[in-house]
Amino acid sequence: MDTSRETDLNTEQKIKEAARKVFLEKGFDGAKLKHIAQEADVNIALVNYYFRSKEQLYKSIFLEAFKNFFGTIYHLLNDELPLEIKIWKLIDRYTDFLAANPHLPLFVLSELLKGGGVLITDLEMPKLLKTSHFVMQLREEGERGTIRKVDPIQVLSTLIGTLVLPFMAKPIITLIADFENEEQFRVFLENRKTVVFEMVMGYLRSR
Amino acid sequence: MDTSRETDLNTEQKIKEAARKVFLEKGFDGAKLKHIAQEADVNIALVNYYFRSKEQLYKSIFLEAFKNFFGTIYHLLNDELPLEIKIWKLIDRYTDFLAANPHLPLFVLSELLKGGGVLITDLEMPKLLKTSHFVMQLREEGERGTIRKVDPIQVLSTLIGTLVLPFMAKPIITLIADFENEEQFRVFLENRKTVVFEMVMGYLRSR
DNA sequence: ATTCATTTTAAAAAGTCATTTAAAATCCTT
DNA sequence: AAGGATTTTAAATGACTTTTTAAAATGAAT
Repeated sequence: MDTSRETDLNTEQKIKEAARKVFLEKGFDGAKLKHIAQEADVNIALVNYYFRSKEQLYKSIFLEAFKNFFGTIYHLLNDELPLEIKIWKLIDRYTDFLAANPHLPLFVLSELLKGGGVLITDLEMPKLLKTSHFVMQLREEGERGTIRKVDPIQVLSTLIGTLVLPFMAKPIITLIADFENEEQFRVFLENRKTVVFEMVMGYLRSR
Repeated sequence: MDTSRETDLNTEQKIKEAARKVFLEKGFDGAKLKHIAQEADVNIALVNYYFRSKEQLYKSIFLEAFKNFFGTIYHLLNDELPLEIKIWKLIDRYTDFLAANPHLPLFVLSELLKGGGVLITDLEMPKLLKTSHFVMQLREEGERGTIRKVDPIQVLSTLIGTLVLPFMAKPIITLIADFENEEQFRVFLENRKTVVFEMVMGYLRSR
């Protein structure tokens, strides 16, 4: 019986996990096969043996990250709940999700903006957002006058932007706010949930 | 007499402008001296002749970008204006500033997070934000009850996050919103100004 | 135990990139 | 126009990376 998690994984999985870590931290160009192989504790040639090329390995990691990033939002947006509760849940869960995957936003956005590898037009996930339950809900309640009439894209941008920024700007926030340990940053994130919630709900309810 | 702007510049300036463009678009690792030299229409060896090394050239570009990014915020935050007017001006001007420098946020944040080159602790600019007129103003008016008591870092994060996101996520927003030309994105940005303004002011005034 | 497929390794090969070199071209001063 | 400094170029260098190769190790099936 083997108790360590490392050795449970087969070589292919080990390499993929190592690649995920290195690519997410350094991006395609910054990541070297040497780093990935070291991280996986494996011979460099094995990376190509299992994945044919750096590019192919990268693509599988990127697509996975991309789906994870938007899939999580999509899932939360389609939860059939009253607007206010759904917004709270989105803020709460997505913050926790990002805390567990802090490199995801910057990786996905910066690699997308460089546009080197994957064609953005092939990526179905983001398109689905505009037919999500949440967007319909904003429209309907806007019509009914329960909330202000809004452009759903603006609301989505605001939500995602406010939730995602702390992770992309962590070094700067830490500097400005004089955080001295991880705990203080964690508290900041926890407070952030209510700030964002009150701000967005206040906006929707006003008028 | 020479009417074109290109040829007015001396070689060193030409290289620096080319480097700014390429580094901002591709980051340190993605940018190759070949690209920079091509963009500047110059022999590769000249880049090293004028700047000694890729690293040194990069550092001068990064620091300039960093100061530009935070300097612009800092300047706007220290404008001695009533809170509401200042917030509007910040949103309006910073959006226009970013529209003219759309790669700046992702470049600065992602290069900072990788942490390769410049030490973040050496960068004075962000520290200044917490002693800015704006932050003092938030505190004072919070005490006086003119606005809600807030954590200034939360407000700053929200403002910067909401303003900066459209530029970092432009490909995705374009996809979700079905923008078919630049003009539609421009309109989105213009509308965004009032959305952000109303949201932030609503939050500060509530309670 | 032998055979065969799979996995792993070390080393070579091929390619890319930043940097250096030395010669050539240009410019400026006299 | 000649001389000397500055700028520019093509080519070489050397370090590093990805990919390929072929042999070695491992493991499973007979």
